[in-house]
Amino acid sequence: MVKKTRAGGRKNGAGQRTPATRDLLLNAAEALMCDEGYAAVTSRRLGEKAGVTSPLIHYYFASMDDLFVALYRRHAEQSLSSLAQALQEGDVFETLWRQSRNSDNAVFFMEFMALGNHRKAVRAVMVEYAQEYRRLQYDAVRGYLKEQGLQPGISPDAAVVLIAGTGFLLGLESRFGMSFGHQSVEEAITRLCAKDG
Amino acid sequence: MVKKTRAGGRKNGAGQRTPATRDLLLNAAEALMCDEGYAAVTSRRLGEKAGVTSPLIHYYFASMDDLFVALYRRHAEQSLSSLAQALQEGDVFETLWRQSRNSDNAVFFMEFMALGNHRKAVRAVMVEYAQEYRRLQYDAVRGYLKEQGLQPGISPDAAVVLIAGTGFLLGLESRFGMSFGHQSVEEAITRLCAKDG
DNA sequence: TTATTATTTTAGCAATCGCTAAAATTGGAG
DNA sequence: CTCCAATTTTAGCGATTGCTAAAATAATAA
Repeated sequence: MVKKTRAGGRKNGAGQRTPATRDLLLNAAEALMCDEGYAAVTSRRLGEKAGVTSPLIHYYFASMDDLFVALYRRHAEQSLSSLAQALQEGDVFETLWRQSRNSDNAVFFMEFMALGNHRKAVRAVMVEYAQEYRRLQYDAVRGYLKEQGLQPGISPDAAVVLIAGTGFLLGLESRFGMSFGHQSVEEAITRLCAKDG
Repeated sequence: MVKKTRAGGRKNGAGQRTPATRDLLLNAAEALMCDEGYAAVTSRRLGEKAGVTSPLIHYYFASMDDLFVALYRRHAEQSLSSLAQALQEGDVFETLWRQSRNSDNAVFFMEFMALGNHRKAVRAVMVEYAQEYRRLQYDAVRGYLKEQGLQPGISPDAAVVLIAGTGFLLGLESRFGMSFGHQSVEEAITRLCAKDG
């Protein structure tokens, strides 16, 4: 079902799999997870969505937990590099705020939070990347403030958490069709960022 | 397995169930959900935890969705009345902030968010109570500001969302053993509230 | 070509799921 | 006590789950 051109001639032996199908499976898993929740990501439904039979999932991932960990890892790597690039190109606070209230990110993150709440391996990879992500945000804010010679009333690490938390909630609520205070907090954050940095 | 004294003599007929077992089931469901995630709340595991056989769950709740809705409703009613009382007794901002970053509430809420993301009935009851909850918070803040004659730089509805979002994230992260920026944001919020209100 | 290896599918096991029917139990009403 | 209704359990159906063994397929090396 999946056509692929071999990467290149090489010695036979164990390991070394073609990445195409693996990525296809992760794509299907991500879509399924965001659309219907992590409980819908079963080997059979996943295979169905990817146009593949279910045992193939276990050929690429030792267990469903391994698949979830791999999925989070891939998403986190993408988020990290995409944030790093956006921070270099655009306004720091505006970038952080936009990325924080991204509704798709919020849903993905929440599903994994719920998953990580009772699966140790998932929780571990989440903590690992969360720290890296926060570090990136923090360094960007601190560098920006120093560069501009600003001394805002709120510390850089507090600002990062405040923006992340507020944006996260906004992203989730908007997915549920809730909008109370969203316009106001939008203006407040924008004003705060413009004033402080 | 459950001893109960009948509420009072009344005519025979349909409906009208004794609340004791029902509450027992909801208690077990809440504990199971927070400890192991919503996917662990199955009729068999729930019965096991409550010391009851699984078909009894379906005697009290037509479906598992109905059980989740009932659980959320009960929790929301309790939260509403507990917040209303706390707002009358203590400092408004301090109360909102303390209740927002409650880790147990955050986990409960997150599990339901994940659940509501793909179950219509659950999402509906969540939206219903979220609006009521926000309304209570908003009225308290607005009343407090008017009473004190204060005119803070942030609008009341924005302040409510900001506190709720930041507290929510802090509650979740602390559950995962993450603490980056928590101390700073704690100080920042406290200072903001003290200055603004 | 043939042989070898990587990839994918077919078939299926043991466990669990939501839910139902029907029987057993309990306890108050008369 | 008897009767009746509310509650709880036993037994089980059909569906789905994670995962495995083994066979089939496809692609490359020699």
